[in-house]
Amino acid sequence: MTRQRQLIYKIIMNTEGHLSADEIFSYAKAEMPSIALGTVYRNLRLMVEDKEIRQIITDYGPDRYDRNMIPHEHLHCDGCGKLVDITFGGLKELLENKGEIAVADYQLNIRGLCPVCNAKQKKIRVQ
Amino acid sequence: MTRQRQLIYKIIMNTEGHLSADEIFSYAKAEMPSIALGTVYRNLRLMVEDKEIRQIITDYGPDRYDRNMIPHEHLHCDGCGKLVDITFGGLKELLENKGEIAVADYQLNIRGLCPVCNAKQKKIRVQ
DNA sequence: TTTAGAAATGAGAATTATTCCTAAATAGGA
DNA sequence: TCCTATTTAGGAATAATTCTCATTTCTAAA
Repeated sequence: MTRQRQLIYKIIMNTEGHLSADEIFSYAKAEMPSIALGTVYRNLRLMVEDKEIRQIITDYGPDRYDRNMIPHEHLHCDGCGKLVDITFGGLKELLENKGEIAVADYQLNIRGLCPVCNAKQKKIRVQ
Repeated sequence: MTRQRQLIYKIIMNTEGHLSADEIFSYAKAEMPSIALGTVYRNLRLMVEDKEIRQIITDYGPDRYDRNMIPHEHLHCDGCGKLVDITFGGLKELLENKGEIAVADYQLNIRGLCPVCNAKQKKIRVQ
């Protein structure tokens, strides 16, 4: 546990959203100007391996890192553009039973409308 | 519809598995040595946009391209290392109902054991 | 404390995957 | 056939990430 790693960990834990390596690097540099981007990447990888944080791969930019280790899904909203957490329990068990497979981990990325934008859309349709 | 695009399309349609852009480029080059990698990438993007083929993003290498447009999931097997198709119908509707969202598209990547390796594993445990 | 060895860092080069640029080639309709 | 808009080949550029390695920092034994 180096000062660098502590700082990176703290930044992720104090942030609600989903940070990219570069964003984490920027925040870290503000507190420790000497920190290197490679150090951020290396520690992020180690933290993901140690299951301290979660890595979110997307099809529209850099990977993002999430403090929330509870299995959950990610929705990239076409309405507001945000990357939104969707909690949807029991998916692992559902997959294992239906697919006759063993699930070590999974990642579900949805593109569509988040609850807020979806509600707005329905309203518009009804009007 | 250029000769290049026809060739790329044919390669994907004649292949069961999941090809990377580079693999497609290799196969295409065998038939048309002058073809360029950029042409492969451009046409793959266009085909994905036109929903002729499906793009699979993964966390362990380049994107892969799949002729199978029926919604299905991908399992990266820890046992045999293969990228396996898992058919698991009705997930879109399940997500929309439970999450109060609109699903335009989704991608579910599972890491674990495929049906074959999972069956083997169970056998070992029982013995 | 020193000090030896191990581990981690900083800085930047290297790699990987992909997209962009541009002059030349080509498709396909008149 | 001719014209023009589109596409291509080839290579440069970009973005994200990993690697390399000399230097620094940590650890724990002397």
